[in-house]
Amino acid sequence: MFSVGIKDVANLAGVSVGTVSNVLNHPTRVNPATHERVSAAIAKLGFVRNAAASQLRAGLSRSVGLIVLDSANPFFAALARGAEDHAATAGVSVLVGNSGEDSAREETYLDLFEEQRVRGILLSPVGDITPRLERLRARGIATVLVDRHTRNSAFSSVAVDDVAGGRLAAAHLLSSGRKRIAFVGGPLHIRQVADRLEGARQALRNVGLPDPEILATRSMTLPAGQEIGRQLAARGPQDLPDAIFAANDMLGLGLMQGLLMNTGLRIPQDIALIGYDDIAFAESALVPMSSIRQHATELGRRAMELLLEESAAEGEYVHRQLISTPSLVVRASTSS
Amino acid sequence: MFSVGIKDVANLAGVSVGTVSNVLNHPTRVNPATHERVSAAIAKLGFVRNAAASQLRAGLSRSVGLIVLDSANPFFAALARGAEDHAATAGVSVLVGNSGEDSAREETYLDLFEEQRVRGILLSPVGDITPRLERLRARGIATVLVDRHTRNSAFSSVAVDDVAGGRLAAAHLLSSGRKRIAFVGGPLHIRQVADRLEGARQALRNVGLPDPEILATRSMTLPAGQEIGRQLAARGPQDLPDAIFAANDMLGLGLMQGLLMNTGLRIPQDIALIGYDDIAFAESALVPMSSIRQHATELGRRAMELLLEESAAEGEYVHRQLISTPSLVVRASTSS
DNA sequence: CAGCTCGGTTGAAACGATTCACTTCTCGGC
DNA sequence: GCCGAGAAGTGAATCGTTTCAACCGAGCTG
Repeated sequence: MFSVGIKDVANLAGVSVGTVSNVLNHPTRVNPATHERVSAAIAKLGFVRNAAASQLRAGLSRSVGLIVLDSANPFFAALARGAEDHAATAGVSVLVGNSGEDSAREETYLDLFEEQRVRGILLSPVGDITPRLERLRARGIATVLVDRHTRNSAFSSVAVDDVAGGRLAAAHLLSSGRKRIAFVGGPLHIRQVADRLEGARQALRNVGLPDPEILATRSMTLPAGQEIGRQLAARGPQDLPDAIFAANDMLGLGLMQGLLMNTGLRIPQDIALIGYDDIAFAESALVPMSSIRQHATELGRRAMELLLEESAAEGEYVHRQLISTPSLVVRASTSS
Repeated sequence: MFSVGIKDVANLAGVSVGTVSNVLNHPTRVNPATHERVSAAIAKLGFVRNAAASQLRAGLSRSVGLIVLDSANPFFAALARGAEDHAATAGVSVLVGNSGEDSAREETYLDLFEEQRVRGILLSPVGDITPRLERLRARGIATVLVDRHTRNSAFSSVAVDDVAGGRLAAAHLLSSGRKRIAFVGGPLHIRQVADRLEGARQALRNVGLPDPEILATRSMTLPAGQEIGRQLAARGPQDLPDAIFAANDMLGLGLMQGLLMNTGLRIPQDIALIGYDDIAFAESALVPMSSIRQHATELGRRAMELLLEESAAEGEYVHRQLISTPSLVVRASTSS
């Protein structure tokens, strides 16, 4: 296992180690002809820079950490892609950790990243770990929070405006002439759910309508939606809302199944339905389902921008809280 | 940005740097009382070991790389979890890269991992990159392949036996009395599809039945399944197969929608249906769908075991090809 | 032509942990 | 009281890069 080092390259190319290092890190400083010779030597020997030595001397690494709550969740998958894309343009690589909502795993990844002296960390936190983040900052590691409303302006953050999303969904239903709107989702103390409901309330209030009927669920899953769907279908037609806003697409898809199976109901003629998240399944449902799309990729890109900006800044840095507004995707389930 | 180093710890604790290093790496070699004193100093100063320096001197890093084809795919998400779990027990951390089936990204991650001098790489390759892997091995970086039938025994690999899975699915349909079985999937040249079909053929041949009817699709998506489902529903009852084996769950779910919507057909009474992959949606479909489950988490664990074993081995190592047999999950869509 | 500038290049001194040959101490055996 | 063995601790050398002050020659200026 002989390792070829910068020294071997220098010998073969007939230059000093300093020059080889310059070829690697400051290509403009070296004469094109020399550059050529050194590159040839590198290729010939199959030299690969030792990141450990490089980081040790340079002090900072060429990577940033990203810890997501659930890597299987399409929202975070898209966010990660956006973050990686932007990092790539800056020549920075991303180490992805999946906390799985487990604060012990989160802690482990933070330790790892701290040892690696990453430039910064993009984090969707499990609990409140402000103290830990303060410590990291003291060490020169910046942190940007994802998907939290941090009133605390001591950190930069990016988040999705769920109230605006809720408004958008309800306003769309109203604009297509619906009047009796029901909200399905839960548990209601989850911030996302509460915010989406609040948005819907605002939209109704704006046109002088009372609060929507609320059908609370224990979880945001397909079966929970099916259950509510069956209950609704069992009601008499006159007791039925003319539109439903589901707090996420899984619920929405379950509702659709429950509403359509073995009933004469039609979507959207008898009842309109809109979901939230715009997951891939929404488009290919029995009746393609309208939804609210969060721009996760874009969000990830912006978050990485903030992170790199902060980590590059000298001294005081003014933190920023970015709020992204989701957008409406109209499909057959609401277009009469 | 003052960095506290091992030296500062040594000063505070009144010992030499060597002893601090021993506390960190060979705790048994040091007297418990000293250990105590050093630990206290570490805690007081908030010392965090510099991974770069550590790796530089020690020569090997405490991490391995993992490159998956698609991190959003639940199969790979589960695989990654299994791999991480096992790595954690060995005190090794996993750097996850997502190639997204793009060989340029794959290449980038391989470069990164090579620079980092990782212990080994777990890889689900995009194309055939044996030469590159040979080079890595020459550098002392072991590689274990995922989800490929490498006849080439020069590398260890783990894979799922799709032929066995196909056999399992078809045999299950036969055992519940079905005789006219159709296979839905495509394109047929994809290895997974071809293998699953081959397995079904074998099961039929075993009981003296002819090959199944094949309904080829352009892709393995929900819409493709819906399309085939509608076509089937349009046939006369006497032309209908009495069971369908879908090459994956997405197709299966699409089929279910197409078969049930606005037709009098019932599942499983008129037609049984089994999918493949056992994704979360299979369980909560209109009719809970039987499927074939691949033990991805277990597979990831085993793959990591192989990788760590090989990277720890001195000199010659005998590579192993692990084949994991999937298992049958019976739900309402096939149990009459 | 002396004095400057400037692009290109040099080589030795870091960076911070690990290692290992060596010292020091302690204790038991004879 | 001497010797040897083993446990505990020491500290200088080392890993492979990057950095930076110094150097070199060529071209320009007054």
